[in-house]
Amino acid sequence: MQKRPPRQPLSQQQVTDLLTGHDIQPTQQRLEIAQVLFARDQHLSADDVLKQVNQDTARASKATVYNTLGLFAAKGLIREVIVDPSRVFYDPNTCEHHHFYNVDTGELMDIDADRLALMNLPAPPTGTVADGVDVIIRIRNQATA
Amino acid sequence: MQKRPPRQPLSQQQVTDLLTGHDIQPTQQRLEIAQVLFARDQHLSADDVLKQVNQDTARASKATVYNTLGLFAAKGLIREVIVDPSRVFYDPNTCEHHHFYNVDTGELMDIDADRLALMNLPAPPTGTVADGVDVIIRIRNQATA
DNA sequence: CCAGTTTTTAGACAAAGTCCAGATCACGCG
DNA sequence: CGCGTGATCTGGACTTTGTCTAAAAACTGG
Ligand SMILES: [Mn+2]
Ligand SMILES: [Mn+2]
Ligand SMILES: [Zn+2]
Ligand SMILES: [Zn+2]
Repeated sequence: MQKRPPRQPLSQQQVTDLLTGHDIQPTQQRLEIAQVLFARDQHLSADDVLKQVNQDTARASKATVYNTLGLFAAKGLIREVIVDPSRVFYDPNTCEHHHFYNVDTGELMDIDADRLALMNLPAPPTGTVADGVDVIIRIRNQATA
Repeated sequence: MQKRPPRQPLSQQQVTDLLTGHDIQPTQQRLEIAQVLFARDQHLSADDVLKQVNQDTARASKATVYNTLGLFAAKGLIREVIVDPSRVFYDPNTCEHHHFYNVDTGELMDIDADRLALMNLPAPPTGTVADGVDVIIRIRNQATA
């Protein structure tokens, strides 16, 4: 529910702290990948990250990118967004928030949590505990009459 | 918001009417597939449908199953549920409703729309129109302390 | 420096889904 | 009926996303 400042590129030190603060060993590849993810508020696929990490000299393999994104998500540093059947998006914004998903363009936009209230959240079935709530508002481009 | 009766296996005639009522030519394969989908309230993957359709004599190819599920969804006869990055689920229940998704088991359960209120739905960005709202409550199995 | 552990990597592999071109089917008409 | 035509179906090749493996490389702490 807390407000989050607009994202801005992070210094090497800031990224390192981000990782260590989440119990993640800051290796060269992980720093590169985090740098890309946290450069700005955005929703990137694994392949997007792979391409961006490897477009200049520094490199990380496909396996490392997938492993790292999974690790970051498991450690709560980033969030997986499952909205498109063909690929997972990774979201540097872990504050509670929701999404518009444009099914025509594939564009994904944040909705601040305080702009949308959920009432009467039903309790999880016995034997299970809630892990998170995703609200996705699917939108399409207005038909040009 | 309307109540929906518990699902029960449909007669050949009922399935045919269901398809024609949605502007879908009732072919042998489409009837088979609809029969499987509407047999009861459930969430099936394309592969589930393929297996069920082909377990007894009657057959439909993989291409036909995928095409047909896509067609049914496009015509509003069934609903796609995107919740698991590895496969799409198809839902015969097109009444407005939401889902529990057990990330441990992969189980998907309905939540009646009137059990959960959404307030202040934000308006879609200009140039776009809302297409639907998905609410997914991710749950996991309670840790056995 | 060494030994042990963690991380990275190339490339093989798997699974879901799409595409294609030819075969089949459905249906209206003479 | 028997045709012609468009819609549908099909096997199988293909693509894309993601996983796995076993070996190389990099770190770590002593
Ligand atoms: Mn990807
Ligand atoms: Mn499937
Ligand atoms: Zn987001
Ligand atoms: Zn459902």
